[in-house]
Amino acid sequence: MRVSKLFMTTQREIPADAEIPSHQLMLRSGMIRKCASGIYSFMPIGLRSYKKVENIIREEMDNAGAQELIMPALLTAETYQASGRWEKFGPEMFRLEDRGGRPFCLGPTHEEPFTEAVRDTIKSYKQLPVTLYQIQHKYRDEKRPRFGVIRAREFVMKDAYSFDVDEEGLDKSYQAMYKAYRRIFDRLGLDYTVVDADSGAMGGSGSQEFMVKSPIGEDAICYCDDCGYAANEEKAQCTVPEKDNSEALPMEKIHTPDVKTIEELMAFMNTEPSAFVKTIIYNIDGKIVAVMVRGDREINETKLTNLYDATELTLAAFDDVERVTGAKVGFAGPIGLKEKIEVVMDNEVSSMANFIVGACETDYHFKNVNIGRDFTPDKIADVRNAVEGDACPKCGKPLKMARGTEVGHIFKLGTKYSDALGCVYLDKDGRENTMIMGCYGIGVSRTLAAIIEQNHDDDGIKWPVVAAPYKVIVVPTKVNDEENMSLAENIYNRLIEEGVEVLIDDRNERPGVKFKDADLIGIPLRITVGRRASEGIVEIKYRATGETAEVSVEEALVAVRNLG
RNA sequence: CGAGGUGUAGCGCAGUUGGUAGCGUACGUGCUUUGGGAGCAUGGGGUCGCAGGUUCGAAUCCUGUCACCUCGACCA
Repeated sequence: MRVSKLFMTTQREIPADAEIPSHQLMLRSGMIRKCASGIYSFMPIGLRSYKKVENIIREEMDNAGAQELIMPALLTAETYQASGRWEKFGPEMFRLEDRGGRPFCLGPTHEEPFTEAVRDTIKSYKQLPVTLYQIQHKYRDEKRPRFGVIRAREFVMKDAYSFDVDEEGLDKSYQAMYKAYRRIFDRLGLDYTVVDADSGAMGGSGSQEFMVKSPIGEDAICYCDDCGYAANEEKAQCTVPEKDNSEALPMEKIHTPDVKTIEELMAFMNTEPSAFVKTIIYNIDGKIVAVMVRGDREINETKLTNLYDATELTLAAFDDVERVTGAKVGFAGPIGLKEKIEVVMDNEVSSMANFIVGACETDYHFKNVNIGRDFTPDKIADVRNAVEGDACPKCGKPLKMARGTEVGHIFKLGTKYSDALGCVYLDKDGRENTMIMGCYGIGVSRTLAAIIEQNHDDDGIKWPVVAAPYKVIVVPTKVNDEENMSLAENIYNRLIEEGVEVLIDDRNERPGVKFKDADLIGIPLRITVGRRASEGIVEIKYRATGETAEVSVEEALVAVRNLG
């Protein structure tokens, strides 16, 4: 390809609304253009890199025995109604109507249509197992799209679904996907961690996330250096500490005027935040619930959502808090609630004794509160975030924390969807059984951004060879010099004959401009045809290392072949 | 959803007390340049987000609306 003909424009300046390197560089290098918040078009060189990633995924999925197909992105409401997800997805789903007013949506994920397709196609155990996948645009009306294609509203996802006769079969299908995923991310040269994810309310027996380590990652990961345990912060289990068997002291009501925050309360009472239990009032699908965690902990809304199998979970409005507690915000507690609401207590609190809570009365707290004697919670569950230093749920050693971006997720689904949609098969004995499912996703466009996050410098992208839009760029420094230009053309043509993806920067620009652009778009190897063109000597420069050498044309061609 | 902010040329930004729009860059042309985003000259490109209103006159003031961005989703 000739750069003079390439549909591309690079930008010298950093676009004002891009925060992170991958987003800035994708815009500056002309890979993508924004159409609306969280919606991007891919321009030719962006698409080429995107396709590299897509093809690696496709190859490894095919190698693992999965079969590719493609489902509609535009789906009827009925598709999601049988599983209950038409309601459950809530405002994240892009919904629309056809001319007859019939409800449709743009698919956010495709368990249902795949399950239907298998249900309608497969009748016998002889046809199982089967793993199907597609690489397709997905639509989610994110609350807050950000970081370019990392959190977008339209994005490309590879989603796969396995169907097996039993758990043992599911284990095999799942392992095949696990191995395929490792090969994919290994081939892409990503620095990633596989993290155990709790399968939560979805049931099933396992789930793992592939996290690319990155300081700008949206997910926090907990991990244990000792036993190798690793989990998403949202999913990391918190162990129940040893019970505090201190003798229960008499409960006291304490006047705490103008003490609103934990800090003020601790200063006032001269105690640690861990001696306090805060009670937070939530609105869970319209139901008001009180949630109790230790004063220095964070409530994990994912765990709470799973506990209630909820769709919408928000902090309760101030009005609700004041009505339910009969006090100003800041004095909620489990004792003396004015309305009968459910009280959820975190596991950790169950081992505490003689703690402090809000008194459900403005300017008062209770001291020396004890479970059972002073109040009884309706539910006891793990509803807090794990923190650095927590005991590892596997080996008990202290956990560490890091950040990452989720690029892949594999999940043993079980029979949630096959049950709901009647996806069954006949076994050897002619009996009907429900298929056991797994689902496996990779964010393709997001992976592309993750590669850039891990492969860039101040000058631009440093594409790994496998994901580069072109492997080589030939840069003649003087296009008006016949000797210079004809040597460059010669090298260009020979590389094309060898089937190498190559650019020639035939623009009548100054060398500096061409070098800057080559660096920005991140072509792995540059062949500069310059001063010593008449001697048949060119310069090669590797983008990744900055290494340069003056070599003969033949040696340059060898360097290209060795790129891999 | 809450709070704040911004909408003016492809991109980055100015625009004063209201008087009919500018700078840098990018783009076109010419000449000089040619190994790390050149210089000079010249030119094209804007319903100032949109809709109302005030005014002789609005990018500027008022109202509404839309879009986009950031922070927060959290401690009771």
